Amino acid sequence: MSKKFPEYKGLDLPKVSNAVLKMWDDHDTFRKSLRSRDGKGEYVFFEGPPSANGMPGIHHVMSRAIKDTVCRFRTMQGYEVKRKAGWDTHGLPVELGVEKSLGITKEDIGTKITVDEYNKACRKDVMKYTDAWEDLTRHMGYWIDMDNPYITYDNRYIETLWYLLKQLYNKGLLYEGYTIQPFSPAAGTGLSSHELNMPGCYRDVKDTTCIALFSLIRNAKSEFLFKGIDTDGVKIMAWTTTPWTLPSNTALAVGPDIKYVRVRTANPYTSEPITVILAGELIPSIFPADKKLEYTVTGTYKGSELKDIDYEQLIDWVKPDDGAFRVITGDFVTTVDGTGIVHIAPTFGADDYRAGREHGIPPLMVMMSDGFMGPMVDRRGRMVPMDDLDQAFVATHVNTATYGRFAGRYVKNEYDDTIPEGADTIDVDIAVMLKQQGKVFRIEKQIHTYPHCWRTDKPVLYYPLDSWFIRTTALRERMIELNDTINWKPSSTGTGRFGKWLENLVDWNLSRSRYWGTPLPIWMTEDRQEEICIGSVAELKIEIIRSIDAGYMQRNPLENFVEGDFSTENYSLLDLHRPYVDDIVLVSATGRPMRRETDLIDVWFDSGAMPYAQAHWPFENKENFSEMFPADFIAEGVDQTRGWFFTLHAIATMISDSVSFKNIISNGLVLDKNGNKMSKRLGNAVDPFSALATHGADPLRWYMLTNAQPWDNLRFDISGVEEVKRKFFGTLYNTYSFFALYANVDGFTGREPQVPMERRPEIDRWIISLLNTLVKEVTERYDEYDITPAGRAISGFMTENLSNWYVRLNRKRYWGGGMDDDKLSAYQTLYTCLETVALLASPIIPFYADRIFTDLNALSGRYSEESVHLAPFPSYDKNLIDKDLEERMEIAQKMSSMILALRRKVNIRVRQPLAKIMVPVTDNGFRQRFEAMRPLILAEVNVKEVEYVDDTAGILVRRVKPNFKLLGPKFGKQMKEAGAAIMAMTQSEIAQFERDGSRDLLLGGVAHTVTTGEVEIISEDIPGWLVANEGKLTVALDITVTEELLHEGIAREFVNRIQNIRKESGFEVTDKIRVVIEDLPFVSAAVQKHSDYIASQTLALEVTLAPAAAITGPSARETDIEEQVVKVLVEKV
RNA sequence: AGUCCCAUAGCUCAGUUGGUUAGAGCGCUACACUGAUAAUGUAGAGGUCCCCAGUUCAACUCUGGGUGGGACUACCA
Repeated sequence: MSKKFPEYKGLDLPKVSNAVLKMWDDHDTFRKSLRSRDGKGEYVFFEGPPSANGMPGIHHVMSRAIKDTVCRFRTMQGYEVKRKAGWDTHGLPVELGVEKSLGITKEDIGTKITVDEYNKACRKDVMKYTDAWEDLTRHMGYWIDMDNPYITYDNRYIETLWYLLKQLYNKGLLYEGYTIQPFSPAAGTGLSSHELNMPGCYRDVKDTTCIALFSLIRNAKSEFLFKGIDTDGVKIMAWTTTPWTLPSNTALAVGPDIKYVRVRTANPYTSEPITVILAGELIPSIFPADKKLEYTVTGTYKGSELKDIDYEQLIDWVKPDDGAFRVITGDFVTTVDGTGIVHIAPTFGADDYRAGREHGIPPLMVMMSDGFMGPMVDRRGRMVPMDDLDQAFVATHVNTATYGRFAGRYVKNEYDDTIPEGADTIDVDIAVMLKQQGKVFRIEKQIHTYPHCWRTDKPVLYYPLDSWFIRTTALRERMIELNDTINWKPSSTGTGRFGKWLENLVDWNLSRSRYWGTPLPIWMTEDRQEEICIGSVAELKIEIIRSIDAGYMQRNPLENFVEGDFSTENYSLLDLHRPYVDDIVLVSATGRPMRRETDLIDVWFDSGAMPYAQAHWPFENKENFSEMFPADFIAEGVDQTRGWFFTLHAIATMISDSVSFKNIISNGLVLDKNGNKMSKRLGNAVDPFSALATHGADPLRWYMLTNAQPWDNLRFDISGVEEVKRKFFGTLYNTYSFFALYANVDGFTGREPQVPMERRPEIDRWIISLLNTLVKEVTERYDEYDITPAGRAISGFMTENLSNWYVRLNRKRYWGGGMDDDKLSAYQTLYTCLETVALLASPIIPFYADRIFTDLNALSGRYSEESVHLAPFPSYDKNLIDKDLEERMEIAQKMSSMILALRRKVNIRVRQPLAKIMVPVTDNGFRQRFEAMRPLILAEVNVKEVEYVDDTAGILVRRVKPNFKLLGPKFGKQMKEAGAAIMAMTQSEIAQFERDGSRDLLLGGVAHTVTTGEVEIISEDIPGWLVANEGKLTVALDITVTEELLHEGIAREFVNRIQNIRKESGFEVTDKIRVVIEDLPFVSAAVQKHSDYIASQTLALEVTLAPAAAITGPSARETDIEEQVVKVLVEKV
């Protein structure tokens, strides 16, 4: 054991980090921390798996700092906090990355490259940045078990997913359906919303739009609309930007509360008089003044009145099922553009599809030659060619005369490279056709934004696609109930963003038509009548055996798999990915072959199922699962609200009827210093590796966690990190260095018996009191997952109270020889503060805190633990908290600062002693408090005495201030008047008021009594004195410098100058010297009188005066005293 | 479009059930200190507390409506 506290030449935090990392490695500290103390048991934490195929960014440091801080804190509290790392390995970003690096597209998979090769590439690619991630994790000090991570592509992981899916299947929560999804005909694939949100996907395009006229059918329901018209029928106007969807129209939607009008006007193309219906609000946009269209409003209706009215099919190409061509109502209808009436084509719009379902409107479908029903546009983006239609269907449902000319046409010219640029689109042709038929009111080119496929650059269609869904809507109420029990930080994310999301929940579309992901474990017969959902590898093996018996498979790919053996070797004998699972053909109950649905599942299911899958539950860990679920705590960015947070919650609710996590911090984004989102493209992304290397992990963590609440967006500015380094770490370092320097000189070890608290000086008890207050506050804040205020409290204590006040005021106690109780108390007090700060701050700044802790502890041996992270979190002793003392010290601090300000005002330096200050005291309590602080204040401001002034002498100028909080409710509306009356009191009235304890105010002729308890009386001024006041405190300074004071001041100036010369000359602190000062009239008396004082302060054996001529040689200096040049000689003896 | 967050000094942020002089740090300017010195202190300048309306004796604080920035979800005639 070293005999001294280590001293350092400078603060090099990256170096500290590396040394501490090595120490952790050498001692296996992380693993040692994974245990439960004091019977505290488990504290469960879930790590959200990052995808290792992208480089980590600075925002990962943010969320991981939060996680690490909480986990370290709970560990110190005695909990066992297991932390299993995880990797998200499936999904689109991986596939896209691979396709890019291989230079292929999705269409090439299965042709240019086999699925097997492709998936092997994905498996390899997904871990390509693992090293970088592990490096970041290590260097930022994030403690997590990276040796045994869960990996979502692992067969055991997938097996749990299959088990969960089968549970859902058995509960009837997994079903097949179809929805309208973005689809790229050019790429032949559906697109995820993520793909649609890629930059540049939404582009302005010029499309042909038209306002179509739908003729109403006159019958009992619509008769009221026909009353009093003089035209041939009534038409509804509906606007569309995609005329190619008009042939698929099966309904029109109106807003139930929107006002509609009946208007008589003329068809601009045929001049035929017509009567039309549209939203009243939109008349100005449909009949703009400059177009000079005549129109007359002939009726007004509410949207709800138009419900269920029938109309004629606009374009008679294909006959739909019964129930089409009706007016329906929908909340989504607005009057911001168009006509206030929305054309509904359930096969080509999400809203349309939903509205159609709700109102029982059939979609317009055609039967293909293979017998399947489909939308009127095929997957290549063409109006289905005649030859592809079922001929019987054509005979009964298709108007070949009208449709023939359009069959086979692409709905967007971009889909066919042979169509010349600028050629008419089908939209134009349809519009022209309608014009000829008098069924259109206006045709216009219009620019609007439309999504494009990011890969082919061609427009996207909204298209009905088959999908498997999880019926999350069935559990909606339960999810909302359970969510109410979760402690969200910030709470608004839980009730707001997440709560609202749950309320508006739709079923979870699970299907992805990709290759690299968890396969859907459902096998079906070709006619889709029989199906099976597989829930484990063992089950699959049995089904394969049955299939072999039935002759559908030759050999069993799982033949060597041993059920119940969960070793890596056993699970390496198989691969549950495509294409292997696709090769498995199972046999149905009736003996027919069943093939797997080719879909993969949404990767969000992978990550949301991690509480189960990381444990390979229920195959393993079935008994102790309650120790692993649910999580006490998780944390990720707020962007995970609808991602990971939701899937965790949804799966836990459906599988376990439980929350998945009890406490959650959702942090905001990390923006650049100008508040812009960081992106590689803009070049404003901060590289976490260089930031860590330059500044060290601790300042980065401290900055990120204390600069702003984690859920506010952080404007990341590296100069903020530097500031933190200077301010907080610099102070901490300086304070430790100061301590170590003198402790080593004095041989203080920290093992000395503690000086009892009651025998320590007031100022020691004060800082100890503050320290205990700090421990209390920090513990409470950490407990509430409020890291930011905890860190700020530590920083405030450290810089303001400990360094700037306690150390500064007590420096002298550490100097000089010998070790008495006072000095020992000073050391012990400072030691305790440093040690406690290290413990409190260690969850946030694990490296430097451990360095300070181990440096202190190595000598003192106060803790048996070898690292701060293994030590128990400090507890506070409420007996050591003395609020009155804290208040007293506050008075002292304020008073000192006020007096120093006064000195500054009249330019009297602190070295110049002054005779006295005057302090008004009108109550005894204050006097006692001040008296206790008197020596401290006087020393700090270099004043010799204090005089208390009570008002008996009548020299204080006093002021009364109303206490609005007390008087407000009493006076109500008269408060303003009362306040003015109170403040208008004269000095004698105030004196009288104080003697009586109450006073009557006359307000509006009524007397009201005000007591002294309801006001604040302060002594504001002492006429003739230099006075400062702040709040209730007032102090006056006697600025008369007598000759005697001046001499003392001059003596001090000399001490200062001589000290400087000693230092410049490179003398040791212990060198003895000889001093000769030039004998000038204004210094001689001062020097003679105070020569002993000067000598004692500067370790001079003698201090003499001599004429200037005698002061020569290399040791002679000139210095300024009171703006005059004085020659001084300082020599070592 | 919906939901949510944010808006206080040049910058980053505090501001505790509404109470009358709105604070801190950084930066700037000036001064002081000089046995913590690659440190420290004091002071000064710097604010329409985003805007408007309401509630109230009293609004930075509460309510409503805007504006601006950001996020997520959705994408619609």
